[in-house]
Amino acid sequence: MRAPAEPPAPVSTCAVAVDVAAMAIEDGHLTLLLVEPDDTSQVGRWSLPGRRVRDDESLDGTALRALSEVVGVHERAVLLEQLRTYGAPARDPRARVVSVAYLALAARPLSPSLLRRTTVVNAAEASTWPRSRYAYDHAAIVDDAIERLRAKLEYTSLATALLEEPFTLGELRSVYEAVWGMTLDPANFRRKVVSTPGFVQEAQGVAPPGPSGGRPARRYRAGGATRLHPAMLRDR
Amino acid sequence: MRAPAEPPAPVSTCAVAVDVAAMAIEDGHLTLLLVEPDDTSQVGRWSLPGRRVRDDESLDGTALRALSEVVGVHERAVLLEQLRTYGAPARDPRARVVSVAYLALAARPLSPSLLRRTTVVNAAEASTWPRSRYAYDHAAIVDDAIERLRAKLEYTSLATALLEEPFTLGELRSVYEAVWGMTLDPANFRRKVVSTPGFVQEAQGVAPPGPSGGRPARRYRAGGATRLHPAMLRDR
DNA sequence: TGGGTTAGAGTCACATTGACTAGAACAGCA
DNA sequence: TGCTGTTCTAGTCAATGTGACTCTAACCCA
Repeated sequence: MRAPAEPPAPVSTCAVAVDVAAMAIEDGHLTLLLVEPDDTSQVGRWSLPGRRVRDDESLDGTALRALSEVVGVHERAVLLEQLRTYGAPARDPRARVVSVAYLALAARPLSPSLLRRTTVVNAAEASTWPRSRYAYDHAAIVDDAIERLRAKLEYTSLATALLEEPFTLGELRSVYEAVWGMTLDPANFRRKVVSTPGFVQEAQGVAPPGPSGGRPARRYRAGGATRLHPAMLRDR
Repeated sequence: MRAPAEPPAPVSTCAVAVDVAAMAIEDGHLTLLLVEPDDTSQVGRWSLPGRRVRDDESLDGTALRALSEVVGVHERAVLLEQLRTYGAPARDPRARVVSVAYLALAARPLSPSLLRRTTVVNAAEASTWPRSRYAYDHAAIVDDAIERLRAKLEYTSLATALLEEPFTLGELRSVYEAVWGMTLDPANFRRKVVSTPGFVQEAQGVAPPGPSGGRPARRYRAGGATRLHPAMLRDR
């Protein structure tokens, strides 16, 4: 298409922010951290923790700051990954804000900060909420974050980021079950994981059984691979 | 990690831009469109076509404008998809610019505009260039764009966006071969494509053979599916 | 000691895949 | 017209991967 003759449009600078969808596994469920926005036009709604990008700060740095200011997780146990960028002109009623959304995966349950009104909710339930319970377009960001995580569990080793090392294959399986919302056959799961090169490697010792008993499980830690070949495909 | 006490840092607004990696198939090769930047600090380098985001413009809108101003492709034959956002503080020496990169897939070979110095290059070769041949961090964007396209060909129907409809399965196969840089068995490729629900649907008539002869091929068009189940996996 | 539970190894039928063969339907040429 | 070369399309077959399942090991608790 030929470029039409355009009127001279003003090119302004817009605010750039980072919003973080922080997720973790807790009691066999995928959980999501939400905060109460300090924007008075958004009372009664929940939002993702977010911060404006500072002058000499990388986007990853802003994401880490947004996360560490609101949640008491240890930095090393969190994997940050850029999700996508949301920039609809009217997504923030106050001003034009372009927001780079991040996915943050914590190895331990999320412990909300006391400095701010926060809540940790079941992610699967949160994605069924009416959009009006979210501030701005954060309902869409939450949906995209969950969908991205579900998809990436198939062909990357992202699931190991949701566990502390060392872990058992039963714990790794429970991550998949929590994120995908389905049960998986333990024996077949084990066969696939150990036969996928670089997914996990054996660690020392065994883990004691849970309160319901059972044989002690071998310990594993993440292998070097980030992409899985073959992938851990779920069929629908 | 606890948030450390931070000095009051100035929160400025930064410029937001969109850069587009426009790709197409030409003579069995994946090609990429590059332009000469008008930034005098970047002489002798190539960059992706980009534009600043305007006040009341969506990011997708900016991407479409960046593309249509520089290339003579018909708007309807281009698929735009957000790639990721690049925001390192010093990525542009003139000012802080956060750039949202887009992938643009054209169904027809790219025809550079006469309004600006542009070039169409072999994408596989372009990813081997020294980074100094690119302006800013555009070498990284090009790498990411090609890698994303290669990956998405596996589990989405994106390949059909690189073809005009109707197309033959031989043409579809040549898209995969061009992007992946490998040859595929025609019979096995056909079996996988037609057995993947929603990938393609039969169209009317047949396509005449090429100059080297051969049996006429059935025509197909894209099916409704965007995600492929099962995926078109390549093994390495 | 026995029943319940989880880990881990193994079996078997079935589906998918890669490599390959073969025929169909064209072009070009002698 | 016959021959060769090409591409498309349909098969075959062996190897591999997968889902469902069984079985044993090793723990818990009562």
